[in-house]
Parts: sequence; structure tokens; C-alpha cells
Amino acid sequence: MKYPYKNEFTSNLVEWYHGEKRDLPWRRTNDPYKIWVSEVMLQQTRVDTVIPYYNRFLEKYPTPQSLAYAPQEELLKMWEGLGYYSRARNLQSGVREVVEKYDGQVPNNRHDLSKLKGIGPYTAGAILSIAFNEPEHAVDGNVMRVLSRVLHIKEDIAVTKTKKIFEEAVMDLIDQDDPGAFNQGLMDLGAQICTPTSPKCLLCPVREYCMAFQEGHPEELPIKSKKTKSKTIQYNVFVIKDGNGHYLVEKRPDEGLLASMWQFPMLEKLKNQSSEKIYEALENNYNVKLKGNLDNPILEFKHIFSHLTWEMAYYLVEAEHEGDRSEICGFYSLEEIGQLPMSVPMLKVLNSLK
DNA sequence: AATGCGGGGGT
DNA sequence: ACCCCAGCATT
Repeated sequence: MKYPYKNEFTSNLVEWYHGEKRDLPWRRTNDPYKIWVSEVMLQQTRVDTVIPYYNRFLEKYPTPQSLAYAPQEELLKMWEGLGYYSRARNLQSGVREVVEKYDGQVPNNRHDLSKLKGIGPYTAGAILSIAFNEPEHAVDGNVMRVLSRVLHIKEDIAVTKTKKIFEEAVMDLIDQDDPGAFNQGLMDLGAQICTPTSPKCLLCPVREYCMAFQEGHPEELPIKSKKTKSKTIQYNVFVIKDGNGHYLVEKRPDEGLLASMWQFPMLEKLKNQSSEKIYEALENNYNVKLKGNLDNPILEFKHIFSHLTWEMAYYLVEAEHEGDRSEICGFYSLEEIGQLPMSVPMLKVLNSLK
């Protein structure tokens, strides 16, 4: 690497980190299990969002053993609202393997860690450097942004292969004595100073050693090519209430979007579909007899995922029903529904019912 | 290599 | 609107 400031950059970054680091819950422990939980929650998720989830989660599951066999419904409820729910299932799967195969001790090498569900190159490096003080790379979006500027790397970070450049750069620059501070310093710098737009270079502890700052246009890095294409789906959602004040809810399939989360029944809104056809479909699918009509929605809003948009129209319908609950469908009281894991768009209408 | 997977905050 | 966020699993 033809970068002239290697030692100065590293020592200034680590020194800055020790002086300016934020007081975050997962920085008050070296327990690899707790670091692991924090890193999984932080995947694609902001620090401020994670903090309350992290605290509640570790209060409920303070040890690998306590998480390993927790009921999935309870686990998803703890993760409710955090998104990317497969993270929770993968975390539990990985933790269960640690309990069964490693006697509850989190592996301290990249080879074994990487075999655990939900642990990829970044998370393995984060656990190793932070909990075990191992000089391993942990390259995330922050690190690619910061180092693309410091080292003036113009490769497209949307290309998979590019990450290898940054991993090698970290291995070259990392502080051998305090790798955790180095990796977290890069991330803190990216979060607080070296931000995507309008980086605060005047406050930056390493601007003297930043090639992009010297060139004059750090905000133009990193280069990222891909664009997001998102489609829209319209749904009618049916809040079906029986004579006892119970509501019909169902469990989503155990794979795909919002897997295993509960919801009020919803049907894609089709063009020119009559109310009669909709009622017929609902009555056949759910074995109910509906009363009233579909006049005015009680609630309408958009819910935006990263890759698609749901346009939701919620209707309140009264119904008679027969038969019992199944594993995946049934009439429940509001109190009972409150115990089930539901996605944010469903929680919005649930809260409006209370 | 490309795509699916949540939700919230910043600009 | 669009972008980004302490990414990973699957294909």
C-alpha cells in the first residue's frame, strides 16, 4: 500500500476512540455472547434503535443457555419492531450450537465462528476483535466509507469483490495491541464524523492523514453503483370481530417476508373485484359468516420495506364463526393478540383498536 | 453475482 | 423521493 501515514492514522484513531467513544451498553462488557447479540442486532440497524432492544433482550436471555431453547414466539416478540426477523432465528440457532457443541463457550477463531448461523465475515471479525482482542477485520458500511476516503479508494463498493480490498487494508492498518478499539473507532468515526453526506472534516482526528481530504472532495466517496428498484402491492386488511369482542388473526408462513409473524387476514387488492367476491373468499378461507359491508376503511397508510411498498386499507367487519383455533389461525382477545409477535403495519391497527 | 429480507431516520 | 444503516443467507 502506498499510504504514507499508516502509523499516525492508527494511533490517532485509537486515541480518539478512547477519548470520544459513546457510552453504549455493549461497551460495558467483554462477554462474547453479549457482543454477539449486539452485533446481530446492529446489522443494518442504527445504534439508537438497538439500545432498548439490547437491554430488554439480555435481561430476558442473559446467557447462551437461556436463549438456546426459548420458544420461538417469545423470541420473535422480543425482536418485534426491530426487523429482519431471520436474524433472531439464526442467532438462536447459532447460540444453540454453541451450547451443544462448545459447552456454551463462544468460539474464539474465525473458522468456527463463521460456521454459526447468522455470523458472516463482519460479525465474526467484530466478535473476535472486541471480545477476544484478536486483530481481525470487521468491514461494514461505515468502514468502507471511512477507508475509501482515507485511502482514496475509488472501487465500486456495490461490487462484492471490493470488500476484499477493505479487509486487506484493515489487516494492514489495524492496531495489534487494541484491535477492538481500532475497529470500533472506524465505525464510530463513520457514524459521527465521516458521515455519508457533509462529513465533519474539521472535527476529524485523522483528517491530516486522509487522502480524500487532501484531494478536496471526501463527500464524493465512496463510489456506489447499485440502485434500488421497489414495487408496490395494495392490500385490503380485514379486522374481523366476533360477538365476544375477539379478533381473527393468523400466522404467516415460516419462510419469506415476516416469516412466522402474526397478522390480521389480508388479501391483495385486485382490480374490479366486488365486495361480494371478497366476502366469499374470506368466508371460505376462514370459515366465518360476515355481516355488514366494506364501506369505509378505518385506517389507510403505506408501509415501506427496503424492497417493496405495501399500501394498506384496513376494514372493520363483524362476523359469526364456528370451530376452534388452529395452530395458525383463530379468534383472540386484544390482550392475547398483544402477546403475539406482529409486524409494525399490523401493530399500527392493533393499537388503534385499544 | 444478484436478490430477499424491516424499519427508521436523515437530507 | 432517495439514501443509508455495526450484513447475512440463499440461489
